Amino acid sequence: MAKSRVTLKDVAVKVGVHSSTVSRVLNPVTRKMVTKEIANKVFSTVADMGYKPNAFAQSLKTNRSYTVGVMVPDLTNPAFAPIINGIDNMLETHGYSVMVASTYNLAEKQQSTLNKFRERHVDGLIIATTTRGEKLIEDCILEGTPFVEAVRASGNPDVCSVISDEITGGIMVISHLAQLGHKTIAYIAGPQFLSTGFNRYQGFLQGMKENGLIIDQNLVISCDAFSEEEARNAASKLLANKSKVTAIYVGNDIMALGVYDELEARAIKCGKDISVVGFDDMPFANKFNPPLTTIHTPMINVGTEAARILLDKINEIDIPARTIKIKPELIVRSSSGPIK
Amino acid sequence: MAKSRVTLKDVAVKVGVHSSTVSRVLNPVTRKMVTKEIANKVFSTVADMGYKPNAFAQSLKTNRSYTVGVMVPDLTNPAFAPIINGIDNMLETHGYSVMVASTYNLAEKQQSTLNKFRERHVDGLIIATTTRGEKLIEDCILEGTPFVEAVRASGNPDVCSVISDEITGGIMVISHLAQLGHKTIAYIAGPQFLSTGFNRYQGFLQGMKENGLIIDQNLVISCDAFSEEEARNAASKLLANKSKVTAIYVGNDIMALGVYDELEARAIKCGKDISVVGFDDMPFANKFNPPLTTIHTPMINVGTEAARILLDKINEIDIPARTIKIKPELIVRSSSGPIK
DNA sequence: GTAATCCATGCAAACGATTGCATCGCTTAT
DNA sequence: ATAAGCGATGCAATCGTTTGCATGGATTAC
Repeated sequence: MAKSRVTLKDVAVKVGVHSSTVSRVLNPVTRKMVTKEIANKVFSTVADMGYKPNAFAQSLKTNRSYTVGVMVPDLTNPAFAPIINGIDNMLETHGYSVMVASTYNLAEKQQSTLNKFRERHVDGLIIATTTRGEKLIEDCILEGTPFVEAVRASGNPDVCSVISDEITGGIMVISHLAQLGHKTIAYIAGPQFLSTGFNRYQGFLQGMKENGLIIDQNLVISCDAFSEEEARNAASKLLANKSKVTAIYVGNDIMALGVYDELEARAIKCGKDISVVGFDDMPFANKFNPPLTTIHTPMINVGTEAARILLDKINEIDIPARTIKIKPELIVRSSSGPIK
Repeated sequence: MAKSRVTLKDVAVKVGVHSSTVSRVLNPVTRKMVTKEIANKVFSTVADMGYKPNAFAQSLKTNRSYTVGVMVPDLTNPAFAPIINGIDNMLETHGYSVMVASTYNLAEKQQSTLNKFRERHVDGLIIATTTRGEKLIEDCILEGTPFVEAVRASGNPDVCSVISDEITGGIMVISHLAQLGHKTIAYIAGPQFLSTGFNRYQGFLQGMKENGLIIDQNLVISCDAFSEEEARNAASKLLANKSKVTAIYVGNDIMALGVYDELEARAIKCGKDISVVGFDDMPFANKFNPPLTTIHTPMINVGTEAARILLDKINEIDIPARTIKIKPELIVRSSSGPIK
């Protein structure tokens, strides 16, 4: 507010040319149309007067906002913040600004932020909130705004997505446990309507198969949320029926904490009596008691990759729909150990 | 892209009125100027045609972007995410969108995002990156865009800020420790050029005074960053000189983790041999080994309060500059215990 | 020396909304 | 019955850019 803004015309008058000329100087692609001398004069007076283009006017005319919208379930979830950083870093070097919104897994909120983004004419969307088979994605396709999915994929074959290679991650986990001598391995799964929950479960299955271990369906429990509470209940059920479980692979780190609680309540030593492995390597997983063995995916890369693809789509570089899987890494800590 | 957008004129033609009439119907404050009948017809055709106002055109004309910029040091820092959520929740109900940027404590990045925000004509700013006496704040004042500081305050008497009541927090901590019988209490301070570092230190001083304890300056160490590493070094120095420290109050939780490391290296039992208290109650502080006694400030409230004040400023409701201090709470866990 | 060519610049029409002012048809008061 | 007043709507300028087209001066070609 306040300060009366300097306009294109203002600098044009000062330089003694027409505003269109100034515009041409300022736009890199039309710059060569105008004489070096004039261009230089324009540049210096622009600097002098502190001219800043009016983004609204530009956008109105060009129909480009240089803004992208990002939808995440919850900014507060430590898994999502690094993605935003990745997206932001990538996009800002290309002149884009990022609008973020948490949707708290609420369909309604999701729809309303989508509308908000539309009204603001975002040039593209990064969606980290999709459920498997999400219908909202169809809308987005119809709508025509470029978008890419991150972290969670709908499974729709026509869209691009960037996710962790959760299957490979699972294989790494089971191989690690197998190597430690574990055979009776339980799995506490995250929600199956999320690709993260589903794919990690597939990873478990495949890992077991590859290691020649048999899957006891009584030792597989599925939860409706990636929460401590649900996981603790699952662990409780698991341990109640006197099975000889020696290792538990859990849908994510937060859930692993729920398992920790249950183990502690039962005076079972985690990492010695029973091994626990999570997924995500959330911040300070190394500080837990005991430090948690888990799968680390560089989430910032998920963000940058998603942003890179989005940029291509915005610039209409034709990209075959594909899902990029970021390679994860097994981080061994003391929550997993050799079988007793 | 794609879909040719429906414009005001389009619906005007359909309804059989002038576009200005449609505009008036859609704007709540001018709504009453037009007949109920027409208004209703407008509403229904707007719905039919799926008209969405063009935010650029509106902003260009009204010089209001309904956008605010938020600057944080790092989104990834668990202390800052909840603030964004608070800000977002508050502002979105008022029709605002939020642009977030991490500045990574880089002056240059700070300046550039400020410029970006200016170019995009944000209606207001929330700044969570200020250092004490920050000069950037002067610029912001001159510039004239409404803004408020959050979490960290510059100390400039002319600006509004919303921060944790860190002094009270410190008093709570020392009183707690005193009650447990501790007398020889060390303090490992965060950076003094940040209000958080400074005020927490003041809280320590005042807490000691109020509890009639004497401050040994040898037991006060100041760090240049809120990092595990710095804190660990400080703890090392502290414990080297055979002092009879029984409790350590630390600048924040992350630093407390650094202290944990040093204690473990020296086989000192945290919570029994020496009590440790942090500040922030970061997520999963209850899962650390041992669970950390700390000060909890509802950061989401910091965000909502800052947003509320900003809204007032944007709407030119005249607010005396003031700093709001959000009341914190002492969370006692097992990292603090009675003196041996 | 004239015509054809070309480069640099100016002109003016958009983009899609908002809003002060003019207009026009009624009601109401005298 | 006429003037004044008012409520509802249309008109047109405006916000600050971008960009296709027109223009005009200089260069080149013949």
